[in-house]
Amino acid sequence: MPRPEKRAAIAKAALAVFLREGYARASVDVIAAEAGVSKRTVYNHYGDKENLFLSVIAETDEGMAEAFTAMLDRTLGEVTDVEAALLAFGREFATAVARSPERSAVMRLLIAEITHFPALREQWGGVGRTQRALADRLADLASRGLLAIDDPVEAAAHFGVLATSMVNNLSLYGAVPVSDERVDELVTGGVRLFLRAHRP
Amino acid sequence: MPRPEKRAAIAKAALAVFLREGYARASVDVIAAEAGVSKRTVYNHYGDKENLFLSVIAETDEGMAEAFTAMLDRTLGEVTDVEAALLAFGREFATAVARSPERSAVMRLLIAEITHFPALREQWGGVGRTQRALADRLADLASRGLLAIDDPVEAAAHFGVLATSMVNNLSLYGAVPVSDERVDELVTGGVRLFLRAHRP
DNA sequence: GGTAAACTACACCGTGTAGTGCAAATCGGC
DNA sequence: GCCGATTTGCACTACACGGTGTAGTTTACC
Repeated sequence: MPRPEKRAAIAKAALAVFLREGYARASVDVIAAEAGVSKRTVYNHYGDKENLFLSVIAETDEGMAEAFTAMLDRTLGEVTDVEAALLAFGREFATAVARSPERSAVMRLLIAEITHFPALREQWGGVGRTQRALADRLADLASRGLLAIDDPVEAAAHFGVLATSMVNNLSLYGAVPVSDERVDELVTGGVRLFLRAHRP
Repeated sequence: MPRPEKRAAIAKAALAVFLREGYARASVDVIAAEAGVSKRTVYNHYGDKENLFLSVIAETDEGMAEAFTAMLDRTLGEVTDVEAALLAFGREFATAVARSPERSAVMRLLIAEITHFPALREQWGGVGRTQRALADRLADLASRGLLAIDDPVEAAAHFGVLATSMVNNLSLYGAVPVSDERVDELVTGGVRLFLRAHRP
């Protein structure tokens, strides 16, 4: 029966180190030190480095998906002004992506390591669910006559891309600094394009 | 005076190994072996691993930028049917991104390593130039009344994102296989959205 | 065919790292 | 306060890798 608080400390430190260094550069000794735990304990809890990595990433992805749907409810729960609501959502979405060092670092790590760890593909598939949640919201807005949408799933993909991808491209997923104003411009421009194409 | 053919062989092998393994996992011994060259020769030509990496990436980026502008001229050189031309360009653009293993692997590598090598930022900045080339083309189409565009630079960013980012998101920059049909659907849908928003 | 420069083969050093083993210290629950 | 499980500290193995030194071989060029 391992001690859960130790396990949590290890997970937290491991995530930080993996995000900072990448898988190959991250050393288990450093993780153990940063967790305030002996290296032996790390191995007792997680077996080996690969399993530690995959476990930590899986937990993080889950948390991010939950945070996303929560944000979706918050900003698109009750909509009267479509433009304002979608702009608010887009801004928060992009900010979560561009301004949360953890979130963008997870994306970078996923992109970097997915060819080395096929198991990561399943994690990534989970993003599809979040996009379907957005699609449902958009379909709802369409059925109320606030938007003109044929295919809600496609529209959700378009919206996601217009709200976040320009920022991600510019900042390479948060690795290159981009000013708040620039982020806001890019998001606003993208959402406006979406609205222009889907006005009823 | 080093032998240029050796240098080229090293560069080619190094690129292949870095793209396949990432920087940290790539070993100079393997690169030398794959180049059919002694390890000592690698060091005589490139000094150290970091310099080898940065040199090879720089050359590759340059080649990719050239290929992009060439493709731009080919598909958007003389346009009569805007929709057909933009669809053709979008398809070729996305195919180059999604179907060329090298191109997408370079993107993945860039994203993975940019936090470790600040020098890579300059390479990435070069992409801005390609976007401006596209902006010029779009501005031309707008001045001929074929498109309604206020800000050509912004429009170019939107187009690029709509044509490629959905494919990149789905495939994580080529790491996860996506069918040709799916790629075509995603690109077509994105370009159609662009056209709907910018019809004169 | 000779000469200088480039290349090869190989041994070698230092270092960093994944993972293990084990006795002693520590801690939670009774 | 006792007992069993967990954790610790540390030593240790095995190995891979970046980088160097060198003596000898190949190559380009005159």
